[in-house]
Amino acid sequence: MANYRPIGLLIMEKSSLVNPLNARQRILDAAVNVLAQHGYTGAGVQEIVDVSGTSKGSFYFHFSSKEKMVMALVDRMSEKLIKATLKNVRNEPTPLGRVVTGIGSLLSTFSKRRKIAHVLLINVLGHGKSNDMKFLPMREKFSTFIKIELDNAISVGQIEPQDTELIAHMWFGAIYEIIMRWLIVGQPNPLTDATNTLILSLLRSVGAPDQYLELS
Amino acid sequence: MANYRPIGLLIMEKSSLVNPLNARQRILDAAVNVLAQHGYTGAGVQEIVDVSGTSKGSFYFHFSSKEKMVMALVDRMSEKLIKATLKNVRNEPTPLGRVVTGIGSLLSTFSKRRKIAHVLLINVLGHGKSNDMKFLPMREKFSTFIKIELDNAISVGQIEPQDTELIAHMWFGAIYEIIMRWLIVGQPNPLTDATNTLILSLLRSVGAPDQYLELS
Amino acid sequence: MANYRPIGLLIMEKSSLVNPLNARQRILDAAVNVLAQHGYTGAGVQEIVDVSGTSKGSFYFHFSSKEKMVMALVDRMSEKLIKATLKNVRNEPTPLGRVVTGIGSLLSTFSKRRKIAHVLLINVLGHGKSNDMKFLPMREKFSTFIKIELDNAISVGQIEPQDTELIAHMWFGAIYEIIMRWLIVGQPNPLTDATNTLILSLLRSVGAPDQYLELS
Amino acid sequence: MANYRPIGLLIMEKSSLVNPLNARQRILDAAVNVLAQHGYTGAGVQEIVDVSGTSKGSFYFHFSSKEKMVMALVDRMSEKLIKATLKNVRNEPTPLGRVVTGIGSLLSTFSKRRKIAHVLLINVLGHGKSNDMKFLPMREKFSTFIKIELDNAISVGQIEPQDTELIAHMWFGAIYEIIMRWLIVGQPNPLTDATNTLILSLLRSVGAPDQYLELS
DNA sequence: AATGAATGAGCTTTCATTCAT
DNA sequence: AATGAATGAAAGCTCATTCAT
Repeated sequence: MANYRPIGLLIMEKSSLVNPLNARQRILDAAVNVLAQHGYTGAGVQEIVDVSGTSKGSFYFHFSSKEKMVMALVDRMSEKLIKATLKNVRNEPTPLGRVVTGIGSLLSTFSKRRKIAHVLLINVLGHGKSNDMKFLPMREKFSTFIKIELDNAISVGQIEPQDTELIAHMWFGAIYEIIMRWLIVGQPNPLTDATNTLILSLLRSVGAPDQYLELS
Repeated sequence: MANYRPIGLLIMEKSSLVNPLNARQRILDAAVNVLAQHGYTGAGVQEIVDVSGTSKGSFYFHFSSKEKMVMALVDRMSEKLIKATLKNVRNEPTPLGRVVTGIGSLLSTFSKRRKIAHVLLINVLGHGKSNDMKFLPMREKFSTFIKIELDNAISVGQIEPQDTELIAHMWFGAIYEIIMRWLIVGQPNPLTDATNTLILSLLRSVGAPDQYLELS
Repeated sequence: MANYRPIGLLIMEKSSLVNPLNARQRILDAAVNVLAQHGYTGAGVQEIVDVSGTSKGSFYFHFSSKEKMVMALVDRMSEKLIKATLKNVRNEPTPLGRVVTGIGSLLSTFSKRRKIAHVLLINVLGHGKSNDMKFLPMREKFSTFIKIELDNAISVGQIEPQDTELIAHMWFGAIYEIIMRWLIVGQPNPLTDATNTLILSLLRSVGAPDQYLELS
Repeated sequence: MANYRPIGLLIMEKSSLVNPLNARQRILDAAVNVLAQHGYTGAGVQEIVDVSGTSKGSFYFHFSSKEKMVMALVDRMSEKLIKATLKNVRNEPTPLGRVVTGIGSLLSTFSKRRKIAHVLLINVLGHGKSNDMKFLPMREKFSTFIKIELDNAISVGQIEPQDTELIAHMWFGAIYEIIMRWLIVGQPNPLTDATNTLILSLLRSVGAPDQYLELS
């Protein structure tokens, strides 16, 4: 029960006082915190259930294993993140406009939710015995989003033809690294201070026209 | 003792008959292989000493902990790597020429030494209970190298003044991501296929003059 | 609810629509199958209620513990078995005739109901923390039946006086072992192939007269 | 360390006082006691190492799993038992003489070592999720010994030809049951009181000649 | 310097049982 | 009567570290 703080406690009905949210949700919520603090290996099931105010039995009733639970968590978080990003991007008329807005949205979201960034980007990489990317759906999704818009930008003549796949990964890597540094060494603070330089540089890297650079 | 096979055993001096290399070295050598295969958490001290042909006692005689041993290994490897890179770069007359050569050298080295890339870039991230950068000296060293040369490029007028610290990290991130994909997904194969696009894009991102871009 | 399929659902009375058999019965039926397949320790309450189409709550409403449930099951099964055996034996005029028929009946029944044999003879032996005979009422009942008829055989002069208690247990052990081998090794197949040799040997072991041996 | 009692303590050297026997041996010794008391499932690794005065780490250093440890124990015990039995039997000139002596030897040994009988005959049957005979090497070995000597008895004309395989299993079952009853209900006491009746009955069951019966 | 048996806290996972509904 | 989410003690097993030799 330790440090679990339900929101809107006052307006809940009597029977909900003990278990304001269902156990599954509370476990996932607790897991974000514990994973952000200790990483995949360091996050013990015991600590997660202690923080969530549930029990090991409940944990394994709702999830078939610790790994599956983290996968569910990462999936949920990255899906939300991508959805929110795509929503913000919807009204932009041009491909480059959409990438730029998308990147800004990503930085802004992470800036507000440090722990989520931690879990999605750091803790679950290279855990345990496997080195695959099963915990990194966001990596693929965001890179693909960038690639598609760069391809569109080529189609509509915003930029010249080039290897968009490789460049999309470079862009993702550049963004990722900036977020990582913010997570680990705390700079820049706030993270969003990096937005302008980051976007300007990325646009230049694909030879976006000066006029576009000025507008952004 | 399993698969450790000293060469040229017969011509070694008496004291070396049992242990042709000193134990410390053999442990570090074995650790590269085991870490590359299983990651930090997955690499057991037992397996490392088995592969090295030494013993647990020897391991803890030479290193105070598994963590310290990996730090020593990563330090040694990243130092060698940076030294080799800087050496290749020495004869380049211009700052941008030096970064370009440095990046090419890095990709070329990793391309030939996959295991080293694994250990330096993947396995030691997000391991265990700590989330700091103690295992990533290369990150800092290579980013600093980039920053210094970008600053030099500004001084000599190759590029306009800009936030070189942030951009150096972006560059590192972009390079890192390309190497990571190569390690995990296997593309591009060989890794060095990415060199030209990568360098061209990076140079463009800092507004390097067209004439320089053509020359490279 | 998985694979439970009531037959003749449509003609059942109203109160039976949901649960064509009462839950207690369905749990016992499911338990036979699960115990035969996985043994006492391996048979989880969860699996039993899944197969029975009931619930944990129902299970513990009808039985105070898993152990008690298995005892009830074994009691029911062994009682039925003994009753069926005694019924088959009723018309035999001589004591030895009755034992012989009883043994034949037992082998024949088990041969047709492998699962019951499994539960009654194997799964409940040496389980968990207890080593007593609480799960083996059949052992006692069948041995007693043998002993009584051997005593009768002595009374009527079919065989010489001897330690019928010990011999009854020997007979039971011999029969039990043959059934066990059939269950585990699958031989003889069918089990009833063993009947003649088994009975002949047992009769000889108490010195039954040749004339009787020939008749049987 | 609990109830471990080394023998011959007084003549041991100083350094042996703490660990009079090696850990592997002490674990096996402790396991006999714990298995005899609680059965396979009920015997926890923790309890075994507590009783043995060792540790879980030591347990898993010497045995790769609890199952393997019990297999090693059962193998060792049954091998010793069979060896001792065969040795006692060596001087008997006739096949039937050898079986009779062997059975007597078995009963006599078990009579003196109740716990070994428990482990070999009861505790490891039907454990866990498997129903195979991996823990019952003695069953096979002793049955085979009986079969071979019965075959020999037929060869030398001591008994008539008959299904020795089936009969060997019957004999084993009869003997097993008598020992089981002694283990569980404590009768007959001592176990060896059963020897004469048991052997006489078994010999009769294969039609051994009266003269032989008298001699035994 | 080197050995490897020994340690024990820690891990993930299971499961008979309980209880609010 | 019935449900099934919740419980928590206990299970088998791992592994970095220690230490007598």
